[in-house]
This record gives sequence, C-alpha cells and structure tokens, in this order.
Amino acid sequence: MSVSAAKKFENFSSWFDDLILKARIVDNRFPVKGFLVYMENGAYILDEIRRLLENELEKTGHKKMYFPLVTSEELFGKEAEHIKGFSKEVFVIDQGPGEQRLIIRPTSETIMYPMFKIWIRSHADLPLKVYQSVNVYRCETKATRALYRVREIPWNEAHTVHETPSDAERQVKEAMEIYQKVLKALGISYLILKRPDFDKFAGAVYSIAFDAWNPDGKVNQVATIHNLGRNFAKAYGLEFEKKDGSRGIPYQTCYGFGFSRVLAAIIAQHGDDHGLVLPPIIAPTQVVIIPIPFKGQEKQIYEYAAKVKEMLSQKWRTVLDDREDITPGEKFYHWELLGPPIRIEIGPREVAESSVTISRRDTLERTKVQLDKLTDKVAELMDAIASNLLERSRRMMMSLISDAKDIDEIKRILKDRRIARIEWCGKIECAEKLRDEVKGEIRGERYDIAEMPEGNCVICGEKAKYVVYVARAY
RNA sequence: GGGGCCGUGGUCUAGCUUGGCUAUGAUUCGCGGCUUGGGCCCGCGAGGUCCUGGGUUCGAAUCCCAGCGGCCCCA
Repeated sequence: MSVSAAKKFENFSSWFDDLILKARIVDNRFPVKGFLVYMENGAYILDEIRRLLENELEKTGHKKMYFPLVTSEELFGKEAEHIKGFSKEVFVIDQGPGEQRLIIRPTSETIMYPMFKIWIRSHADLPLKVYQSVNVYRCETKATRALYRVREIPWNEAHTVHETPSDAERQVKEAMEIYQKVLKALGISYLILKRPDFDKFAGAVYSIAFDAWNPDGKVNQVATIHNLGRNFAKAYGLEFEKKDGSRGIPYQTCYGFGFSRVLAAIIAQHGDDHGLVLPPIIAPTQVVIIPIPFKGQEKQIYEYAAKVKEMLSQKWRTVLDDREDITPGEKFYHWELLGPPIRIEIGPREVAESSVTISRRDTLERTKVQLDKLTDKVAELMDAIASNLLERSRRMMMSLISDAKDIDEIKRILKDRRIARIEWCGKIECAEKLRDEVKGEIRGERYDIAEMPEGNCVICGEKAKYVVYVARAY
C-alpha cells in the first residue's frame, strides 16, 4: 500500500535538489545566491496555490491592491522593533534620482501603513482588509536553500485595520481558517503554533505560525499571522473617529503565506522515490495517457487513446503522450517523476475490451475500468487521492511528534529528525539553554487547541506553564 | 559569526594525492533503423571558459591565494 520513500528520508537534501530540477519545478543554477528560476511546472503550481488563496481572501472581503516595491529609509525606520528586526537583511538601492536611499520591501507594513493613514478617517472606513501577492526581498545571511530559504520570496501578505482589539482577535481567527482551508486542499500537514515572545514578528504583540513537517525534521514555516495591536498604528499615526465622536487608534493584524515554502511542502510531504506526487487541484497535468502500441495495431491504439483524451479533457488537464521514439516503460518513469495523480494505459487489450487501465500516482495501484464508467471513476479517484495524501501526511506528522521528559530525550528525538513536545516554564534562559544543548528551538505552543502542562519545566524543573514543540527549522 | 567539504559537456562522473598523450565513462541531445504491458538494442553524429581571476612552473583540471556558488557541521 504505502510507496517507498527511503531516499527521501535518508538523504532529503539530494533527493529534493535532484527532484526539483528534473521535474522542472525550479532551476537553482542562476548565479546569484538565493534567487531561483521557476520553470513551467513550478510556476504553474505557484500560480494555482496563489489562485486558491486569493479566492479565499476575496470570499472573506479582502481587497486586492498592489503597493510599491520600495520604501524610504524614513518610513522604514518608524517602528523601532520592526527596523531592529529587519535592518540587517534588507536590500538597499543607493543609486538613482534624488538623494534618498530606497529600501526594497522585506514585507510591506512600512509601505502600506502610510497610505492607511490617508485612507482611514472614521469607523465607517473600518475594517480595512487588503492583500497583495508579490515578491518580497530579504538578504539572507545564512545559507540559502531552494524554495525554503530564498532572498526573493513569492508570497501573499494581507493587512487589516480594526476598531477594537476583539475585532483584531477575530481577524486572526479568520486568517487562521483561510490558511487552514488552503493547506487542507493541498494535503499539507502542519502545527499551528503561537511563537514564544522572543521569536515573534518584529513589531507584533504576538505571532502564530504554521510549521509544516519536513522529512529531514526541520520544520518549514509556511505561513504566519501577527496581531500587531496598536504598535504600528501609533508609529504611523493611524487614527479614526469613533461613533461617539471621540478619536481612537485602531488595531491591526497582518498575515503572510509563503508560496515557495508551500510548494516545497507539497513536494517534500507527498513526494516519493519515484518523484513528485501532486494533489489533483494544483497538478499541471492531472491525467496522462500512455499508449502501448503493438506492431500492426498502432492505428487503433492511437485512435482509441485520442478518444479517451477527448473525453477526459472536458474536465481534467489531460496529456496524451504519443511520442513514438520512447518506450512505454520510459514514459512511466518520466511521468512518475512529474507527478500527475492519474495515469491511463491503453494497449491492445484495452482496445479489444473497451476499457482502460488506470494507475494512481499516490499508491501506484492499477485498476481496470470500462470506458463508459471512466469519467465517474476518474472523478472518484481524484477525490480519493486528495484525501489519501492529506491522511497520509497527517499520520506522518503525528508519528514524528514525541513527548520528551528531559534534555537527553529531546536530543535523541531531534537527532532522529523528529519533533519533541515538552513542558516549559516560559523563561527565556531555559529556552536558550535548550537551544544551546539540543540544536533545536522552541517553536511555540499549539494555538488551535489548548494543551495544558501537568508537570515541571524539562529544563529547570520549576512548574511548567506551557506545552511547547521543539524542532530544528529552516 | 566559526569550522570543514566540494565545483570537470545539459546531467552524473573518472582524472587531482605524486603537474606532462587528443580530459574518462555513462547518461542526455540530433539523425537513421529495430522495438514497445516498467528505463530494450544497433549505427552515425553533437556537446567542454575543467567555476572565475591571479600566482608558482618550461608546462596547471591537478599546487598556492582571492572571489563567486553549493553542501555539511558548530554557535
């Protein structure tokens, strides 16, 4: 039943690097560190992920806008914590008209909020909910990694402004539901964690993050949601007139969804040693048809295959691989690498009995189906594949998490490329000691469900306040 | 931030320790043939700034230095 992915777990880096190039996702050979070329399959999937997310944002009343790529040093410097957090990793344009240097957005708070100040006059202008899907730029000093840690980051960022703290709180929940929906559609599993204070977004009151599991045990932060309180509103002078005529400072949230990291998660969580395994909803090719011509019967076989393609193209992105210089076996390997969810094989036998052989990519199981049942069967299989991927990924994530009672146990779990769940007192000294000793960090406590500590901090032994997850991270 | 390893046709790779022949092999690509239920086979052909720059040397893919890029470990 389960398909082997030995190499993926044994040597994730080379499995991944090899696969993304061969499957034409990205070419990492562009000679500037941290910048990638998205080839046709990577670009296609990225666009589909974007479409899924933007649909959800539109449904919940977010407005799409496009803001400038640059901010000024003056605007960038307004929120003290924010500048502290990002100043070391921004790209700066120091040539051009005028005398002021320009900063390329590492995220767009400092670009959007001066405009929010102009737009917002009264409570009638609130809530304000805007988003954009653009690239942001961060001059990573650490080693970059294709799709996981890049300097040109394709993402979606949404920014909202509200009258009251509880409105902002509700918005955080809405954002969480949107991201959950999209990630579920992609079959990705993750932990929703409230980051410890020392790890929150620069300028936020608190941050929550979606950490997707990865075969090498380093969690992959695919999305974050920040409650900004009034920190930025004060820095950028946002004000509004309340219903009672008095003036107030609004509350803000912002949240970001990293397309390239989500793409990495799709590849890493679902892929196996044959190649990509793509969820139907984003697969560039959903059905591939492989004819198996035999001498003397080529014509009937190709005609039959063309007819099947015609049928399925009504509903699915279907490719008929009718190249004549390559053997069917070679095509099987080729398409398994590219990951379409369903493959259809058509040879003399199928023609003779008006059937097709269907092979599903997730389990590599084959079944035969009569032509008149094909449309229904494909639809049914697509659903089955999507839910199997989600289920399989969830099971894997659960199996990666273990409770640890002391530092040695955490060490052992992380060394095993897994995720440790521990009880923690909340003191930063303990977090630092932990980080120094176990080569992993406290990623935070569950946000979507409440987990109550029952014992003592695994580091200092004092009464624990939180149940937190410890992992290595990208 | 500190340390280590690595860079050879599109891809993977031999050669480097101990400098010296036309840079090895596979794969890929193009043409032709034969095949076709999991990478078949045969023939012909194509493809190289040996990462870049500098140095040592009669001579550098090979030794030295710097840069760029990648991987791993530590903080």
